[in-house]
Amino acid sequence: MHPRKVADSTVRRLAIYLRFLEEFADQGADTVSSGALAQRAGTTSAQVRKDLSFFGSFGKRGLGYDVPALGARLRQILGLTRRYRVLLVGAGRLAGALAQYAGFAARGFDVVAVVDRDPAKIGTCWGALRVDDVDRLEKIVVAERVEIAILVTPAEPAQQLADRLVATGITAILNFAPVQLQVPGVVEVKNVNLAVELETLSYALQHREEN
Amino acid sequence: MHPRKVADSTVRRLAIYLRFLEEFADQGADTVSSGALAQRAGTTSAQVRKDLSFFGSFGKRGLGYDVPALGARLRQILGLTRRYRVLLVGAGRLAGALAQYAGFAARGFDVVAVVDRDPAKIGTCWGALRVDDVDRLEKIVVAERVEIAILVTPAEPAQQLADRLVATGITAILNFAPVQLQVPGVVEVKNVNLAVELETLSYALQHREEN
DNA sequence: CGCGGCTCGTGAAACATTTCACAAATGCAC
DNA sequence: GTGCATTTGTGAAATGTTTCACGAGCCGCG
Repeated sequence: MHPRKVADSTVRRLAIYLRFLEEFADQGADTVSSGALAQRAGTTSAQVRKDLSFFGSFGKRGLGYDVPALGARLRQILGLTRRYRVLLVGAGRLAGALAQYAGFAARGFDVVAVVDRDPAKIGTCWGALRVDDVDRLEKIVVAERVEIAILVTPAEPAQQLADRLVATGITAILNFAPVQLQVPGVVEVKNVNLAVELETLSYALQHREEN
Repeated sequence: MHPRKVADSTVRRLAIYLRFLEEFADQGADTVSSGALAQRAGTTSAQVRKDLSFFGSFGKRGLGYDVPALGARLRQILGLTRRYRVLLVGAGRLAGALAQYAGFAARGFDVVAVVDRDPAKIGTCWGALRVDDVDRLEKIVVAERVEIAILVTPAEPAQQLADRLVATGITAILNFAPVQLQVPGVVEVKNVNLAVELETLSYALQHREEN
């Protein structure tokens, strides 16, 4: 049911399909074809069917997929049938945006704590959250039963903070710092680098204009 | 010199190499080997050499690469020898974080205007910027000579805003809205979906625990 | 019931990317 | 100058991903 190795690109698409399935469900549709999903997600019907086929066969030939059933199955595959407790490391503007981002909570990711090094930020409140001292990071991870850390700091302190997070037993990090974190193999790291996205746009513009 | 088609994954790595080259330059290193770059970037020396080989041969056998020269060459390849004028569409918290993000300005991306639909936000100031009415979007694009738009809105208005941006002649969009934008082929779109990143982490956790 | 129009599931083919492996250069020591 | 330790650049092989093509199943209709 869960194959050994599924490509990251496939998993990302599954998450996208889920988003559009929920949209279809809101519109009252009860079945959807691979072609319809593909069009919304910007891919092909064959790709949709192949992606799903890694995990089983959920459709009815001639009909398509049952919208609520496939949605439930995708949530199960992606591990979204439960909620996760998330710690924000860094209390800058981006952290603030993430803390309030409804898209996280809607998907089961609850920000339960925020830490920072800056005394001017420590003690300030963000909605129901209070920014805590980064010195208390280890205690907070344990007390709040944190499962996922989001690293939203400058490059310099990122590796050391990652080491401390790993030492507490955290095994999932979403890293916004522009460094390649060195962590043990059991720890899952996803990197997001916003500047790189703009730079690839710049490359595309540059290259198109030269043709 | 600029080959027909270079993989997106290669371009992203070039941007990452550039970041570490600048770090090496700050430390006063004047040459760097593919292996040293690879270690920092989390890849292999062969990958680094292959990536660079698409654009020419910049190294000296036995020695490595000249740090400032390779940096300059990467900036040229990525189109970062000039500055870009960027418009933020949407004035939420994420937009605020992006507007202030030093990493953009450092790379040549200047946010020159912000628009929103919410009357409560229009007229408020963000540093030197004043939030403008989205109704004036077309005028602003022309007056400010905007080249890149960053779409930071909910899903619903995103497609319509993209249509308006495309109509003004904008050919590069960084899209944070969770929709697949339909645009003409000449328009470059990069999608960033923060919830999807967390969901792929969730998948990894889920899957690991089942093994 | 049998037929026709859909749509899925999936092996095989096509295509893309990464890794390998090694010749060719380079600098340094002596 | 010669030999040695390095490190690049690059075809070829290996691996990974997407697309194709088609058999098989399902529904509705007469």
